[in-house]
Amino acid sequence: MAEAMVGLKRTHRCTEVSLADAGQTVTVMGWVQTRRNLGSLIFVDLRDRSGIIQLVFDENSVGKEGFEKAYTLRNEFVIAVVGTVQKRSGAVNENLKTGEIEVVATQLRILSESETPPFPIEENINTKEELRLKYRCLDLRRPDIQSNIIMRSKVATLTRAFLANEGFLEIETPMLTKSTPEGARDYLVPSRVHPGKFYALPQSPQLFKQMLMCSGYDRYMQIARCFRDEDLRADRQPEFTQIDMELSFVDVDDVIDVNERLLAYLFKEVLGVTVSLPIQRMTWQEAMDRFGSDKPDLRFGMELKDITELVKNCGFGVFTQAVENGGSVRGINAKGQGAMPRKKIDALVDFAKGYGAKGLAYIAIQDDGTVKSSFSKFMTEEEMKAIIGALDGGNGDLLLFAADRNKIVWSVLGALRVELAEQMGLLDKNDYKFLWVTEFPQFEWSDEEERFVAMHHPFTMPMDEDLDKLESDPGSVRAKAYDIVLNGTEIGGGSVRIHQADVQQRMFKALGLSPEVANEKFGFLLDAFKYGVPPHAGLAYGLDRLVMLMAKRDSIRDVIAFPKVKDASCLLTNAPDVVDEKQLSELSIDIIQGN
RNA sequence: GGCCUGGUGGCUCAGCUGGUUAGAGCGCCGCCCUGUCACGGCGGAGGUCGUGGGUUCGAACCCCAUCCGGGUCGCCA
Repeated sequence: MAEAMVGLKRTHRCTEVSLADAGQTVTVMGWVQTRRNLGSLIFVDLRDRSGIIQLVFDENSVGKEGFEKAYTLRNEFVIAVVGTVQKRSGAVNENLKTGEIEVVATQLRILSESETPPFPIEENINTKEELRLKYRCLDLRRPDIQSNIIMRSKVATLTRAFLANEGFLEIETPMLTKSTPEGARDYLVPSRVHPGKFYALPQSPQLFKQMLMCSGYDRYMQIARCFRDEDLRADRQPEFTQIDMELSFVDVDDVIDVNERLLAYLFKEVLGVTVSLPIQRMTWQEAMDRFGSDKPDLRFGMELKDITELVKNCGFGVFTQAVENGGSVRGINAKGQGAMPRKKIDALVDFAKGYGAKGLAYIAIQDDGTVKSSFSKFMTEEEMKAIIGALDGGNGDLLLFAADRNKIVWSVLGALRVELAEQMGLLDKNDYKFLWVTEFPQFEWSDEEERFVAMHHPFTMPMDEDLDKLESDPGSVRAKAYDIVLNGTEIGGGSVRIHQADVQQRMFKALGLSPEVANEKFGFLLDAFKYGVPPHAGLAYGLDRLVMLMAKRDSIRDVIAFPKVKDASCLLTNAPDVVDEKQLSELSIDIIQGN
């Protein structure tokens, strides 16, 4: 039966008790991790968020009634124990922080009983995520998840402290706001007072933080929840958290400076890892050419090599056609993979097809120097030699080539490079390689919409030297936009914003937004810009991704207390769910019954 | 929306080419045990094989549909 804790007060968390307390009376409370019942002696491991301490129940100390009660203890019972700290008379447990001591119970109260949990409450379990999320309350008790959630709290606290010290103000922006065109799908919230009208949940505080700069707050920060109604991934949730900031009277270097000091501070304080500054920078063009990705993983090499010039006149139609269509032929060298069996190479070809490749050409150099290749019969010996030379191919190497439009070649080889690194065990989670990627293209051509769309967002400032190409050659305009990349994951991004009305008008025009539409959607910002707007720039981190990498996890669900599953539903609460007619009619919503 | 992958006692899994009563480890329950910490010993319970339909003398296994997870492409300014 559950008992009250009246009259008892916890004196220590489990691992706050130490040898220095030997002989003292302490009161500890927590969950029963395990019990080891030896008959007339019972050991219990007591767990709280700090860790585990061993309790000893002996009839001589705890009394007959207390001992009988101890007999009934089961996993996950919540108990309170008053007892005496003593140095263990048995062996020391070196796996526990409190392994030298134990608490000899003199009083036991069962504060709450527990059914047997559906999966073990311990580290590194194999239990399916489906079950863990359904019983998230229990999953969150597990020490590895607890340490992630605690780390996340620490990162948030340290970020606030650091930025406050740098003169940032923490200011909240609305959750109920206006739907914006461009970008991700919005989550909509129907208005009761305005039938047929909707709020949108923010995809980011973007426009509001720019307004705050207009209002003179100078440096703003917020740990902000954001919402995007798009399909999920291991590193994407429909609601996620940004460390968001905006600064006035700054340019690219100022934003980078404060942010790399913030990152260095966080990694030092949380992980004890030294980030040497300045962090390496690379233009978007260089990142694509060398790594086939705008978020290159620099923990390993395997860089792309352009062999277009070598093969543009060769006898292999796949290569020459790609070149004729304005594309390129590039390759990577998977060192030491030359003996890869045909089956595995075929799997790589299938992998490449998933990224739009029509195929994948290869040269497998055996250990004895003989060559197996999918296209050598079309090439002269000299051409083969030149290609192998260009990729620095040696005995035992596997060379893989993609030929297509640049965009596809980059995407295929960029993905292949990471896949091979994974297979080759080159990705060490303890190795942190940061990179700033700068000078992103201002626009990206959308085949679907048949127009240029903003690669970052429509308020991003073009680079000064590209400003006059906004109308004549939009495809070549570079933006004052930057991403911060860690181990192949984009953990943040930002830009210098446009603060001149005329440039903003030209930008909307280039994006095919009429003045009317622009005014309707962003009028409040454009109006604000009429009354004196400072040059400003900002950046936002994905807090979930940052903590995921710091915690060495593969999924952000492991660093979010209550995440959603792949179809954006919540297995714990069963959201989203139907609502009753009354709610709907108040909101003037008619549900069309489907099925 | 596409592709790949999984669903078998509470948990993790095995289950061959379709063939007796679907197995194992852990957990759980009971009894015994005073120095355990992966406690130990003895005994025991527990399974509509995700769901529905079909093929077959016979289905965990083959076919169709469907539900629930995971990865990924598209998508994510």
